[in-house]
Amino acid sequence: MQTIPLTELHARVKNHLADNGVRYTVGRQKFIAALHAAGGPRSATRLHTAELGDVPLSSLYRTLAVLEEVGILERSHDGDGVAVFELGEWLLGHHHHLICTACDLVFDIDLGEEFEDAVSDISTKVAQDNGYTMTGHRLDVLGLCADCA
Amino acid sequence: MQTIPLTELHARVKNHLADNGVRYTVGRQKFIAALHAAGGPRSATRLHTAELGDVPLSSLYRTLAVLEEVGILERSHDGDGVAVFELGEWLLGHHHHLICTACDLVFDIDLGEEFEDAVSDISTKVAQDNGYTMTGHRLDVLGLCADCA
DNA sequence: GTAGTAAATGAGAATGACTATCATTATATT
DNA sequence: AATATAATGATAGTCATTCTCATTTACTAC
Repeated sequence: MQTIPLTELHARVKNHLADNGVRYTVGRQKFIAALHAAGGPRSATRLHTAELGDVPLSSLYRTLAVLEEVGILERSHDGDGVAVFELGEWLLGHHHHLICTACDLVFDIDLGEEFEDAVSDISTKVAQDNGYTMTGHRLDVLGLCADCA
Repeated sequence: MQTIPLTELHARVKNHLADNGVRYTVGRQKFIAALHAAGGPRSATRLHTAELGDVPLSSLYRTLAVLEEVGILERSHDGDGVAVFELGEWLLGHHHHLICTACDLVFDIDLGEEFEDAVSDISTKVAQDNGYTMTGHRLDVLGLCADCA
């Protein structure tokens, strides 16, 4: 996975928020920096206890909602159904997840062009065969990480 | 997706529970029948309001937990993080999900041998490349169903 | 079949993630 | 600097889910 530099990330987020009439406040900047440093999907609780201890949970949840609303963040769910957030694909690049079934560690992965095309083609065809219009796909590879194996 | 006849399902569940020293009580039989009829993943709340209105929620949740514990059920989560359950793959066959992003309808799909092998191979390789031992994979095809398109 | 034992059930309270409300504060524009 | 609008923080509320415990049901041994 390529990593977008924090400075560029701030610039892109700021622009995008401006386009949507949303302010890029100090709190939101701190949040984006924390998520950038995290390097993977994070839950509100984890961000709160780890990186953003001084930010009230109500504010954190609102930040999450606002940034998801405009497309900066994408929400998914961990093995317990708890919401986790990461930067949108247009900021982070299209990728998939490698999930350790023992410790729940999630690792962002890039399939590479060949594999990505294959998965994309399969998804399109399968959707068509069932009368759906394909708009996206999500491949979770489940396994055991080096530590848990 | 092939559909296992209810009678055979009952027999297999009964056997499997017996192997695990768990009783196949009337309540559990009613639950299995309801889920079989449902034909897709269902949340506790939905099962409770739709098919199993007379079963107390506490009992329903316990049934869910017990059956998941022994591998009869598999848990996943809908777009809001609410837990949904369906019969395990060894009962239902390996399959993937076609998800309508508009109405959240989930459709079980079989990729077919060729596509299934391709996805499986890709998952194995990608896991290896990142130091994981692959144990499974999950492909969600996102799209719009015929009604929502 | 009955007694004894272990498991299953049901009602209700408790937990934890998340959302809504609203007064206060910060930010941008003139 | 003055005004208007959006953002924040504290708190209370909601909803899915789990826990507890007393009661009931189902196997097992006799």
